[in-house]
Amino acid sequence: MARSVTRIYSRYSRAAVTLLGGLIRTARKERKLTTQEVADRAGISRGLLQRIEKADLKCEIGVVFEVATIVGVKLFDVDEASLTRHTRQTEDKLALLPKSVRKTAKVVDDDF
Amino acid sequence: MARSVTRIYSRYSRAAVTLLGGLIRTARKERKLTTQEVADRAGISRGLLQRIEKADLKCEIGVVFEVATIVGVKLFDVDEASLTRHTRQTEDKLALLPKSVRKTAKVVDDDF
DNA sequence: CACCATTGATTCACAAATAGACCATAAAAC
DNA sequence: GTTTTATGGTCTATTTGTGAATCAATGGTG
Repeated sequence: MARSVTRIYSRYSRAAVTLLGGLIRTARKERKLTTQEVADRAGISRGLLQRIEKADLKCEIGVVFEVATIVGVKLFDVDEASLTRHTRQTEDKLALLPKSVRKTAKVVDDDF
Repeated sequence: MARSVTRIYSRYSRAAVTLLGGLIRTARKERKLTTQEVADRAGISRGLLQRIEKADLKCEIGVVFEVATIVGVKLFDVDEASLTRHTRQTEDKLALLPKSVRKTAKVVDDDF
């Protein structure tokens, strides 16, 4: 089946998407771009852009980020170089962690 | 019609999703959570979680953010209060901007 | 070493996200 | 004021993202 309809979202997730949508809308207007222009540049429909700005949680993350990029909203508040650098650091960190998570691990164990 | 298949994504957007996926995977392992556990908590399938960690651009932003929240990855590097505060500031800013963007707007015009 | 939980990858069916068209309203520009 | 354009809805057709099931490979643990 596909997504069985009902998904639960935390307030935090909703707040983050709401902020992103607002930032996009603000940036778009500051740059004097119409919804149609931005939609065209992003290769999406005007309706989808409206939903993104309205903080619809079901939009593809790639499209939302692309629109943000087009209107000049920085993701993670950094430029591309920083994104790449941070990604490398994350990969290094990952390499040090065990490949699979073992549940049996008897916690550090405080019971005695 | 629906999305006519081919979407274009900038390197920046891809880099941002890649970083987010890596952060999620790292955070998940650091907290010793299996893919199945996180998937269950998020109400999604294990396969979808794998795609999120692998930086699939077509996942719903709400789900990606929710997973990030579950494993403890801060969006925009801030807590919920800051998200809300920032959102309010954005709304205030929006209120000052024109409701619709007019293309004919003859710039502020420096010619005299 | 062997055992088995975890991960990765694949396939399939279907509910749903999207494009595109439409219309009504609002608000800029004149 | 009038005109024009942007925006916000709604509706439908159709592609597609997702859940579920499965299997293989990996690697942690005892």
